[in-house]
Amino acid sequence: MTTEEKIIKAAEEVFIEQGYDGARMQEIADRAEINKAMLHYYFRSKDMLFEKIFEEKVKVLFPVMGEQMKSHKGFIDKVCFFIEQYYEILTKYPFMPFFVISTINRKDDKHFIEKLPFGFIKEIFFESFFSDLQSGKIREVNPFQFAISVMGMSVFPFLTRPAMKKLIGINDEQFQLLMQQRIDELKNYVRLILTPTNHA
Amino acid sequence: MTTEEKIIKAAEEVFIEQGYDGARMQEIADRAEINKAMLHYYFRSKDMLFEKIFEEKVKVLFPVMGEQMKSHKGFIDKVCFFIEQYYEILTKYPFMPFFVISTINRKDDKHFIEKLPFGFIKEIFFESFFSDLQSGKIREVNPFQFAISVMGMSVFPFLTRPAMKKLIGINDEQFQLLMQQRIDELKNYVRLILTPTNHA
DNA sequence: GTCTATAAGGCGATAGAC
DNA sequence: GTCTATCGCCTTATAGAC
Repeated sequence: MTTEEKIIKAAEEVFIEQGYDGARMQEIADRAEINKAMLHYYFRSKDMLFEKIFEEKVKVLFPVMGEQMKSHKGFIDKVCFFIEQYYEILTKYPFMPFFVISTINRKDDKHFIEKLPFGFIKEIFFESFFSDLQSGKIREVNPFQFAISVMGMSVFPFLTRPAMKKLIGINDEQFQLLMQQRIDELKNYVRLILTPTNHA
Repeated sequence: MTTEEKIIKAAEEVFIEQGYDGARMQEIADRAEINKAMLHYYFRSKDMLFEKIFEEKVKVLFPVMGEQMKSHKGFIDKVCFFIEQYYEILTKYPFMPFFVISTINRKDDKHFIEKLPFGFIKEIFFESFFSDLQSGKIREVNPFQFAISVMGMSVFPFLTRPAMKKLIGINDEQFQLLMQQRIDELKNYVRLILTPTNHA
């Protein structure tokens, strides 16, 4: 493992757990088991190191999801697949939602927003929505509000993880189990919302 | 307006917008139009000032909601009322979700979690749920997962507000309009999820 | 490339005059 | 109570030896 790789791994951990403001270069150096000066030798500044980490890590959030979603035919199937995939990723990186939220809420530095890979939503999500809507396979809802809702339901428990753990007294393992159960629950909600009522 | 009130007002703004780590005592003093030394004269330290603000402001999130919810009879009515009330509060304090989330995610300082007023949920929400479930008025879902979902759908757009504003190119006014429309959309989702299917 | 030492500035907090 | 001036620490960043 090269020094650069060690730095990136350590910086990921610290930035993701503590956000930009809370992160300390010293702590990154400690976790990478190198000297603090090396951080600047490789990445010049805290800002540039953060930029690097953000770009690399955010790609992870929406990996090949776009491609895979195309293979799921109906809109409901696509949404259910999204929920499944999302929980797999979030279980692996439970701090990511807070990392992204705290970054895009940072004052005077909104350029990070443009790095969020949301292209696949417009291309695949909305296209499929209107197609299934026309053929009567799904109920007419507001696709934009619906998309926010699905993301909100998926991400929210990970943002409130510390509170949930403390309030209902569970550990990481039990939290993970709850999230596993949550997948089917959310898929059920999606079907109940989108399946048209039978006008018999 | 007394000096203490001016400080509290300024501190609210700065802490809520920037979180604890991002907030600067100097900026709070500037906005209060007083001297930095006065902050320490009135509140001793940044920690103690933050504590004061958090306690006061978090109460606002769940004001008399508990009492008012009792007057709404059915579970679905209660949830719809919650959504309405929540959006009214969040429109007034759009930064609050990020403030709370960033606080409870702070390292080594989980005691803030205990100050969140969630008592009314257990008392009113769950009680009403099981009552309506038994009488067949609502479908059987997981009440815990459902509660998280409703909160997630409600809060999430406010957490991603900077991103939404930039990505779809809207201003504060237009965002507020979107959120106003969202109330009915969410209430509709709730009804679709909870209304039992007719087994005719 | 890697280290030690240190610069330079920002920040929370305090002393002390009024 | 309110101010100015300043302390002392922490943090990012760099200089310079090896």
